[in-house]
Amino acid sequence: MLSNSYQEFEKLDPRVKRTRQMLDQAFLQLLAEKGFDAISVQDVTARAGVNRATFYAHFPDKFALLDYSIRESFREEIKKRMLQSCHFSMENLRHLIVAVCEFTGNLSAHCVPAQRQFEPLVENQIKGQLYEIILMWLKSEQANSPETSATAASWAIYGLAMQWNREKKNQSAESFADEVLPLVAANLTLRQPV
Amino acid sequence: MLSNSYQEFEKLDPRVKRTRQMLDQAFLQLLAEKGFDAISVQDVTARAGVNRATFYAHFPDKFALLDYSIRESFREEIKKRMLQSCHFSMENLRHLIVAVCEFTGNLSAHCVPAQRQFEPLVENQIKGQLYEIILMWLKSEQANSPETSATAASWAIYGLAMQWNREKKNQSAESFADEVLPLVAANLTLRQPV
DNA sequence: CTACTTCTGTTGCCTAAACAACATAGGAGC
DNA sequence: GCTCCTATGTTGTTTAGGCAACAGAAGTAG
Repeated sequence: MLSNSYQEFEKLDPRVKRTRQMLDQAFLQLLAEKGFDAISVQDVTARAGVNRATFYAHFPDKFALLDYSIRESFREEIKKRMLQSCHFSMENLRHLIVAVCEFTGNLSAHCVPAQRQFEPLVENQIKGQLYEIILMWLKSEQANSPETSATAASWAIYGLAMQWNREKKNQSAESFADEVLPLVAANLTLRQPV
Repeated sequence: MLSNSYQEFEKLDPRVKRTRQMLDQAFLQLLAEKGFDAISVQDVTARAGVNRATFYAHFPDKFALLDYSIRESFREEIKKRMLQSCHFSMENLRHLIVAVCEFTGNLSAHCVPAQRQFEPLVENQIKGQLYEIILMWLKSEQANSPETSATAASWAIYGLAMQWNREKKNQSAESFADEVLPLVAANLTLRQPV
């Protein structure tokens, strides 16, 4: 919520970015091969070509790496869809909804049911990321009580995406987003400041 | 001749291996895109995600990187063909001849004529690598005057590979190697010690 | 129970890489 | 001539990563 704000991510020490990326990549490989429970920290660091001690300089344990991995892959999804996530617009809000729909859709499609244990983690990471982005938008718009608006909107978006996944996969994510856009927007534009 | 002996390459600091590999890879990309003359050190380091000062900790200039790149790709070729290069056998000598034929063959096939300027560099690197390997073989066999034998053999192998490239590409590299194997072996087995 | 193994966190020391700053050298344009 | 711009090497300082060693936890075999 503090350490992973969007701007400061880019200008990180290249060595840090590289190391995390290598660990993440190795982790994903092993996840596909063995499943989470069978993975040891040693496995990951050996595969990544990184010292084991270095792992602990970045993550407290393999669960934190899992969290990180989920968060990063969702960020990638967002980055692909929003060229400029730094400001609030209906267009960007729509992109955000689509991104959540498709990301969660791909997850439930691609992943083995054994990895459904991670769903609460995914939910937390996605909602956290949504909250961060929306809060940033609202603050730069100088809205009042941006925190409560951001909370409401992030939960709403995730909930709607879940509903789409369960019931409306025949409808395209884009058209679904168009449909629910006013609903979500209502959370953000109700009270104008000044 | 000293610093790049085969054994000590593996147990290098992982950071060093990684950095050189990233520089090498970035260099090869840029080589394909722009050609050697248009490449600057800044290009390479930017592409590799490495600090420019770090480049100079590894290579005096981009020419040295070119040399390194040639040497490493030849080593890769050898590694693919010889599971155990650490001892002298007719089988390994044959593999070595085949490796030189195919490596130089691929080069002249794949590379644009603009990059023919590098041929003397390639020749030097290959002969240097051959010399190193053969010398190591002869020393562990306790041959006498191994240096002169290694010199003769490495030059002979390279010359034969060039001839194969010019005149005998219809013949397979393997059968050509079989044909010239006794010739080359004569350089190595003439004088037995003790 | 003990002995053996493997993984986990953690530490202190050393080295490689990042970074910023500098002086220098060579075009390109005017 | 001049300035502007860009690439080259080089340096001193800071920071991240490698490494070896440790104690502890958990499992397994005898």
